[in-house]
Amino acid sequence: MGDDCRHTESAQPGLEGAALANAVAAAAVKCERTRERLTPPRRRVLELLLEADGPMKAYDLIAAYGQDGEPAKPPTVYRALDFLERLGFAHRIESLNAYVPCRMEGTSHRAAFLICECCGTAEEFEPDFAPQFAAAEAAGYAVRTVTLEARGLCPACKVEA
Amino acid sequence: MGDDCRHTESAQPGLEGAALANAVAAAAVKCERTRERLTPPRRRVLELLLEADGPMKAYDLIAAYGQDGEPAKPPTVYRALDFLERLGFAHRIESLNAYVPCRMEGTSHRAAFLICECCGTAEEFEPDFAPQFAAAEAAGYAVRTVTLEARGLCPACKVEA
DNA sequence: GAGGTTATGTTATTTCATAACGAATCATCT
DNA sequence: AGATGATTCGTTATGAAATAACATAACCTC
Repeated sequence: MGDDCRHTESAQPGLEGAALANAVAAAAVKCERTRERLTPPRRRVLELLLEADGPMKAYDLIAAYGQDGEPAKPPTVYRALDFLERLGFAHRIESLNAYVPCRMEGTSHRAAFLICECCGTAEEFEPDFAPQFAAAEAAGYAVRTVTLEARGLCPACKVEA
Repeated sequence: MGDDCRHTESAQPGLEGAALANAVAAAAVKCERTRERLTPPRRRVLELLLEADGPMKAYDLIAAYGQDGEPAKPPTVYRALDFLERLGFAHRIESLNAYVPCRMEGTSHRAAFLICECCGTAEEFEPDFAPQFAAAEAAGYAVRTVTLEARGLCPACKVEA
């Protein structure tokens, strides 16, 4: 996926410069409010996710971690990802084994994605699960988290195909 | 998950004896109709999935593969799983890295699961995605497959907690 | 039965993720 | 300040999940 795609520009360019700094600063503020610590490794992994043009694999993050080219050790990145997911700053996309920064400001813990099988972008959207799970909850289930990943073609790749 | 669960009986016992044989035979019939081949390794992996009390990991299947206790080689099982998924006889649960036999007779390729974080069972249900993706398709997306996995507590474990 | 297609067996490797443990940092209380 | 407990981090090592590559065998059909 993304390999046979003729696009040169990303459908979802990463943040740079001031926009990146603002996004990181916003996360730092949120952390302060909840007494959570945005430590250097956590901040660094968040930066990498925000800079990226699409979902990042864990070992991509590991390789890109050091500004000097030195990779991180796997636990460093996985721990940071756990933290970022816990606070809602990042999401794991199960069907890609990859991670994206959260792009839905201040919403619930429910993440849903439209994943383009051509260009590899993953667009987050806000699902409405109420009708889906009314039946389940009526049957006695207690739903805690939901993973919804739809795969197909984004508008740009669909036109191209 | 499933580790801290005090249940002794499975919420979803696997098939045995005649029921198992019937299920496998039904799959064989479907294969014949579409000129697909339910070869020995494919049949064996399907049996293992049907016998199981819950989602099976790939390496559980590998270990259980030989009736004599001999494990399979990984590609044997992964290829069989690809086949079973392609024909709709099995589903992969992304958030567990595990596989279940399809329990929804003759339905679409849409699978959705309610996964109990206590006892580990995964109940398949038939979701209605139309409302979810009307907006996406209106925006130009071509949705091809959907993965929906809800995690929480099943009725039995919820009562117990 | 020749030739193309599909499936299998086998070896090795790659990719993804976590266990375990000691050292460092931070918050809090006295 | 110093003791205490909780988090976080760095590091080594290992475990778990999945695939690459290629040779062999079985199947179809002409």
